[in-house]
Amino acid sequence: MPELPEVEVICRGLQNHIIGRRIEAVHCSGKHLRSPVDCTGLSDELCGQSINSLTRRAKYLLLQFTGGAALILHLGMTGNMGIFKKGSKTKKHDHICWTLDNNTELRFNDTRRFGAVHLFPAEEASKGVKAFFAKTGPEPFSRTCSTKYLFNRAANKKQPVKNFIMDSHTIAGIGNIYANESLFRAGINPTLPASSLTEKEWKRLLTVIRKTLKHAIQCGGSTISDFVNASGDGGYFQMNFQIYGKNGEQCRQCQETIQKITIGGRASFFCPRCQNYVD
DNA sequence: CAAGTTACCTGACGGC
DNA sequence: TGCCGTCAGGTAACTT
Repeated sequence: MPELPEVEVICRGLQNHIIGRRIEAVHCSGKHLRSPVDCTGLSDELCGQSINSLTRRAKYLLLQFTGGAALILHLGMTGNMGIFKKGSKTKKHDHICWTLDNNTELRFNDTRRFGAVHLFPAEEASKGVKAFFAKTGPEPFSRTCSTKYLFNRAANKKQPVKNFIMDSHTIAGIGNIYANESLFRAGINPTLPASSLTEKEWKRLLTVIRKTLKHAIQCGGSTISDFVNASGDGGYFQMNFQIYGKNGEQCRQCQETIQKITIGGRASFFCPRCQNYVD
């Protein structure tokens, strides 16, 4: 489900509901996510603490608590976070539930359990969080993420440009949907070696990535199967997909038939004309 | 070291 | 109806 725009939408949607709230209790399903969940640790560290901030970094959510502890959450492929009335009916695959001090509950739901939760106790939180993101690439909207940075980093990389921009160590937050969409909108073939793009092309691609992500955030993200924000509403950026999932359909720009191929094991869509496919 | 492959998990869908 | 294979928004640990 969640790439940068979806995580950003969840983050913004939750902020008003949880910032300043105190954790009263933590309950877990007992099932492991990508790794086992330390429910006792979560409970011991967080109960009685209030939430100071909720921010997004890459596709992660970062919660910081008054006592200094921090929590990093990843939503995997199918994860979501929502606010519910205390004691209301839970859903299948609710795995972690934080009871808040205003008769509500923050719940983490994740069907496929590819999500993750990392707890950083107060003493080691700032160091731990820093180390956690040490290898994470820059945010696409940051100044660090410049045309020059991408161009230089792509030098000598034979890897397809699509994989290159989906690598979180290179640039944060771009997953399969927005990689496909951005490359189409920039008129760049996804299979091209990253090193083959000119500086001018990197400039165009970066501009388009930013524009696409921003637009998607404004649309409330993309809802493919069941993505909903904190209020339970789906996003509608999927209405704006130009290329993702459109194999066999006509290109919106030139009427050529959109092709589907596999790059790096992931479904990839492109227009052979607009994206100048070179075999 | 870079790049490709596999594993983690559930559910939806199409073919038979 | 149901069984089976395939595929799905991500990431990291493997292998080559």
